[in-house]
Order: sequence, then structure tokens, then C-alpha cells
Amino acid sequence: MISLQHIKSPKPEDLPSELEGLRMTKQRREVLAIILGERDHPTANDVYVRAQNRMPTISLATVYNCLEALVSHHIVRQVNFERESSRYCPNLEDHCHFQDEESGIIHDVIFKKGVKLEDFLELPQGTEINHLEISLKGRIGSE
Amino acid sequence: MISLQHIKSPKPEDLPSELEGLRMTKQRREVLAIILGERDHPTANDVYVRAQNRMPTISLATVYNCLEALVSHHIVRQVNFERESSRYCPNLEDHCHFQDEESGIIHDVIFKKGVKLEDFLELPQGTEINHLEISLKGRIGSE
DNA sequence: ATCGGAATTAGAATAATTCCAATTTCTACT
DNA sequence: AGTAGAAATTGGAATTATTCTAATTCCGAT
Ligand SMILES: [Mn+2]
Ligand SMILES: [Mn+2]
Ligand SMILES: [Zn+2]
Ligand SMILES: [Zn+2]
Repeated sequence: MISLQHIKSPKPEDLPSELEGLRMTKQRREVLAIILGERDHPTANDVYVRAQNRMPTISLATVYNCLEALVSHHIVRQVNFERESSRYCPNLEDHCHFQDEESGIIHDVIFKKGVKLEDFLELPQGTEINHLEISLKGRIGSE
Repeated sequence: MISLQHIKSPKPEDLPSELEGLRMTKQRREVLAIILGERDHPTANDVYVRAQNRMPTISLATVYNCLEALVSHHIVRQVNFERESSRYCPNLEDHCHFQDEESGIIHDVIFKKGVKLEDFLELPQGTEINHLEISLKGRIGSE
């Protein structure tokens, strides 16, 4: 059995009927397939627009509902840059995000092998981290 | 001459008439004094409510204008946690933020001495970072 | 086939923030 | 001091991402 992460562009109908205890409805499958397919960190509205191709009657509210369900079941990740609209990421590995200010494109950035939070942050001991988000903005080297 | 960072609770009238090339108007001084005073990462609305004590006619639009001016002149920092409303921080040192999910209180977290971004992130070489935000959520150790 | 809970839907509501146009305040210059 | 122009402030309207609501539809279990 192969993890979803390694299927590049699954057709919605190839997705299982349940994931992480979440019932995969037609709409949730469609939304998930879009996020897994083009790995470009789409916004809810991006997903909505793309979903309408194959599913013209899907509603934006449903897209939001699906995203919320997928995120809370840890099937996709929500990504935030300052006050911009949230984006969604299929990469469940530990990673953070870099937005190229020129193109707006968001790139995954992974941590150096074996790095722990406590290695670079002065955390009061005993602190339990439940959520971590690192967002970078800048320019890609052009030399 | 002492940096603003070290004045615990400056009275607005003690603030200079210009900072970082930004003209310090009555309203901007008031907003800045509030942020420097109670170092609790207030939201724009928090600032608005507090400002009304000494300046009952200040408007929320002005508070937003002042905050935007102070942030863009690097006099205060804007802090974001997911989709919550922005908060403002007077600490200009390199640091990030931890929100205690129990109390909602936000704590400054500093980096370990001498740590560089490239030490823990696999950044494509040549990348120029203009902006970095690290936000943590969790619980404070209670043993 | 039917029941009951869960999901979807359209549209209204919310809330943070930004925009706008009118007014006030400053600053610089006579 | 008096004044013109620029910049800042103001109240209210607009915007926009997201959430809520209530009605309908769907689906899996009996
Ligand atoms: Mn989580
Ligand atoms: Mn900056
Ligand atoms: Zn990602
Ligand atoms: Zn801070």
C-alpha cells in the first residue's frame, strides 16, 4: 500500500472511501484530489474554481467545509502568510513555506536533518508545542 | 540616549516628534505608548479601546493607520497567528511568538545565541529572506 | 425501502481590515 | 502672525475571507 503523498495526481474516484476516520464523500474526494494534484498551495477559492470543472454544482461553502474536515483530520495542511487568504498543502512532512515575492509562488522548505525546535529556540522548559508555523518571504537568488 | 525598547512605559508626550523618519503625531504617539506600555501584544481593537481613555475622539481607522505607519517604519512589529486578528509587538529583537492555548497569552521566544536560518532550514542557496514569521501554539509545562 | 444522521447547498451574516471623501492639523514659508 | 499646501485624521461605507443558518439531499445501516 502506497501513501497518498506518493500518488502524484490521483483521480478522485481512486481515493478510498474513508481516510483518517473521515468519510470521503464525492466532494471531499474532489477537493482532496485537486490539492494532491497540482501541488501549488491553492486558496479555498482556487480549489472552488478548479472543482467546478468536474463538479459544476459544488458550492463554495462545501469547499470550505471539506477543507476544514481535511485539515482537522490531518489529511492536508493549512498554510498562512500574514493576512492573506489561507492556502492548502498536501505535504504532511515536517516543513515550512517560502513565498517568492516576485512570482507569488509558494515553495516547501524542509528542515535540516535531525534539527529539533529546542536546538534553535529558547523555549521555557516544559513547553508543549501543538502547532508550529514558519512562513518566509523573499526572493529567489538570480545570479 | 536610550532606545525606546528600554523605556518601560513612556508617556506619549515623552516620545520624540519623529522616529525612523516617521512624523510622530499625537495619535501615533498614543498608539505607540500603548504598545510599549503594556507589552501584551494587543490587537488593533485592543489598542483602540485603550487609546480612548486618554483620547476619546480617536477613531479606529486612525488606529489602523497609525499601526500601519509604525509597522512599515519598523517601529513596531505585526504578529499573526493563523487567521486571528493581527497583534502588535514592541520588541524589535529577532524573536518569534508562542501562544499559550490555555490563557491565550502570547510570549516572546528568542532564538538560541548565534543561530542562523540556514542552520536549520534547507533553503535553496541564493535565497534572500525579507520577512520571517514563526508562530507556535501549545501549553506551558505544568509539572 | 425506509430511517436518521451527516453532508451539501445557497444565501445571509460576521468581522477584520481597507477605502473614501470631507475635515482638521501641521509645516513651511512669507 | 497669517496662509497655502501637504499630510493626517475621521466617520462611515465598502471589501473580502470566512462562518453561519436553515432547508434539502445524500448515504449507510437496518
Ligand atoms: Mn493540527
Ligand atoms: Mn518588514
Ligand atoms: Zn507545503
Ligand atoms: Zn513579540
